[in-house]
Amino acid sequence: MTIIKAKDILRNYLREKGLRNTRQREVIFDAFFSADKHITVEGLFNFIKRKNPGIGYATVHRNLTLLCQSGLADEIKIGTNKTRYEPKFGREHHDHLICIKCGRFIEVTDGKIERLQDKLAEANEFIPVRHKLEIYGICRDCK
Amino acid sequence: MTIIKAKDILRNYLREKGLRNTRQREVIFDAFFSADKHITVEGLFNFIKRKNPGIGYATVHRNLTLLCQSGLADEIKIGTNKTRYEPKFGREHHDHLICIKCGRFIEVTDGKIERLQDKLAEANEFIPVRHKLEIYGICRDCK
DNA sequence: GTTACTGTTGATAACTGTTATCATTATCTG
DNA sequence: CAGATAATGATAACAGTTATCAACAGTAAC
Repeated sequence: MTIIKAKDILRNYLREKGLRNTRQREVIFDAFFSADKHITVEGLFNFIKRKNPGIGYATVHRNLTLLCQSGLADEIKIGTNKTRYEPKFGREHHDHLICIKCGRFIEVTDGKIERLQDKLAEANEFIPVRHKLEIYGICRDCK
Repeated sequence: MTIIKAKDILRNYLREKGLRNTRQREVIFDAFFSADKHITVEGLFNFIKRKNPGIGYATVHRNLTLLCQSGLADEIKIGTNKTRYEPKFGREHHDHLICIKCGRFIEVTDGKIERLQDKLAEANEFIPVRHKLEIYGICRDCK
């Protein structure tokens, strides 16, 4: 999915919900999709401030929440650290390997694990909706 | 493992680290292992206060941290909610199914998933240390 | 374009959970 | 028992998030 397409999704979402497409939303949207993955509100706020000093922290936060609601971003909450946000583009779900030395995130997927998770849930008469798998350890560069 | 045994482990840990075995520690220890699993600091604090009104919140918090360090408890951090603590007794690692309606925690283990996780890490030249798997969904009683 | 409606913004206060501070008290060792 | 120092309890500080609210701005109807 391209960024253009993602923007359409957002516009549709806004229209559907009776929300407005403001200048700030456009700025935040563009910045979010060009900035680092796994960025924090603070990180994105600082990134945007360089070219748009007038923008408010709360506005960045609110719009990241909005992007999550529209399905274009995901929240990643690790421990009690700051929440991070990653662009989604309707991509496949993925999990994370998290380096406990450098903090790096590695995205991974494993269909077998996913299927076993569903089985595990089923065995407990539990309807799985979403899941979170985080493997903490030492990444290649930190060995 | 019995609670008596767990108490021995704590005593040994304290001795090793040059820490002291206070009246409050005993109270918190006993309360923690007789209270609900997956309890919060606040929950345990309130539980203890009934019979020991003099005890401080910070003391409960500090000693739960201590129990984690000694290997007798585990922290469970879900989203940005309050940290919960569960007794460990050197038990096998387990994951959680978490009901998004009633908040119930169901403990589960799956050796196959664990092994696949290790493989997945290995495939990324990553040394796994610990992991967290949480499956959110609807439990039997909330269907 | 103008108007009216109401969603949005930006600055900041409030809030929540966690952690630090520090004077006082209690434990442990010799 | 005495000295050293860890622990306690009350509360302040802190961090991240969310709420508040007056001013502003997008949208749709005319």
